[in-house]
Amino acid sequence: MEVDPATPDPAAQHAVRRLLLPRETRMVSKGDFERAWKQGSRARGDVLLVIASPNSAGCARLGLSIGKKVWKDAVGRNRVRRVFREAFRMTRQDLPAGFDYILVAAAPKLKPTLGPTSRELARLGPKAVARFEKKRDETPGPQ
RNA sequence: UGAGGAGUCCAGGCGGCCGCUCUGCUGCAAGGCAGGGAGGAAAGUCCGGGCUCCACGGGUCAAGGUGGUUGCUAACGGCAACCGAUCGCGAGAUCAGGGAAAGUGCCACAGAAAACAAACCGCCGGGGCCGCGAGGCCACGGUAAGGGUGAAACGGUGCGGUAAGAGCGCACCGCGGGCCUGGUGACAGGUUCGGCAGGGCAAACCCCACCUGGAGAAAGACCAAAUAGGGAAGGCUCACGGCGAUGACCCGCGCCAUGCCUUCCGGGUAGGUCGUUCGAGGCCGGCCGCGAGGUCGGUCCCAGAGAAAUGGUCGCCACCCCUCGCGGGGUACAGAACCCGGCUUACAGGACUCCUCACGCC
RNA sequence: GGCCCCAUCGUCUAGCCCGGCCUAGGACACCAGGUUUUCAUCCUGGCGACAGGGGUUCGAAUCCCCUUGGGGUCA
Repeated sequence: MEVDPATPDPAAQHAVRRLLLPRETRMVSKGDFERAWKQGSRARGDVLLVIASPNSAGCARLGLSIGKKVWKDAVGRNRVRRVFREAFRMTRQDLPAGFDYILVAAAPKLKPTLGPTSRELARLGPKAVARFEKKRDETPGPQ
């Protein structure tokens, strides 16, 4: 479960360091989500609940979970999901690599804006990772 | 000018920067370039089809749906035109709009009576009794005009008629049957006969006519780790029977428990690929049809994701609201998940066409 | 994405199939009053609902249609 420094970030390979969000930086499989929900560490803010869980991809990956309790109609959920996605795109370079981040809306009827969401993600992401490292140090499992 | 009716359409526009996804081209690769990228309802899932799998030989009976006529359509519970009823001065609108003389059932309360008809208060006749009298009482008979009840009481109004009345007679209206005419038809018009045939409810059971096999893309097809080990086919043995088929049953049909022998290797989870977007397709024009629509020619390729793209941000303009102004705020309902034809529901604001009524002027 | 159910006082329910006797019944809860020295128990009374909108019918909680809100199920 260690982050392999030999595995480069796909997005970081660009000649110009633009803020891309290719497919490799998103959580895809059902198993990854279940592991994160089960073992990940959480950090909660005003608009976001961040769940961090280590992965073997060597980069920071995004997972979104916008339930029907946030907005009952699909338009409202899409709005929340897109703002979260954009915030992750802008902030991804500053987050610890080698972790999956599931973003959950912190409150129902949420109307997020890009700036505060990005700032909160930049604060909560490292916090959740730090919590995970602490938990792993305290209970050294077989791994 | 004002008030209103019907229908069709749009769903803010342009630009900069940063992203996502699909297709094509290019490149050893990283990548680059070009093009496409939510809706009229994508929604509810109320109908109808395509498509896929299962069942598929016949019969009987269910169950469900539809309900004026003629058309349109792949089909429909949709649409068009027409007919009828009701509403509106009108343009028009609404209608699950077959059958109650096949049968069953229900019609609370009130009322004499709620459906083979009968008669509470009455009205009338002659008779008997009482009373000086006006009149009252009793039984019998005639009657259903009037009263009252109700949502609904065995045609309505008027005149004649009568003891009082009554389609008893007459006129008009309504109704029913026959015939004629027009129409493909629903039906309409005319004519003649009948004095009235005897309430409502079938979105109560039901009858009639017509329609419907079951499931649904999580349908289904293919590739295929790890792990676990098994499965399939044929033959023999054997009978009372049992089992199976997507509404039920019957006939017909198919299969076989157990044991033994022989032959073969397949099934399938995680995951992946296909199904998956060229289609009852869009646009333009000609012709046919009152119309829904049909047909011919040209032209275009116009979302295809998959923990799920179609976005974020900034500027200018347009419209609306607040404000003296500077300025500020707002721009609906709503997000594809196999596709299509409809219906229904939600919706800021706006554009266009046709029509009706009232008033004024020429 | 598909399919299938449900909705009645604050809560659990009866009535719906077969419409009227429904001003919708019962239990628990709540509020008064009584009993008791007080509390509990018990007795009496009260408050309180047909999810919303149309239609059929003389009449709808009940029949039909639409909407809304819950729930189940299929990988």
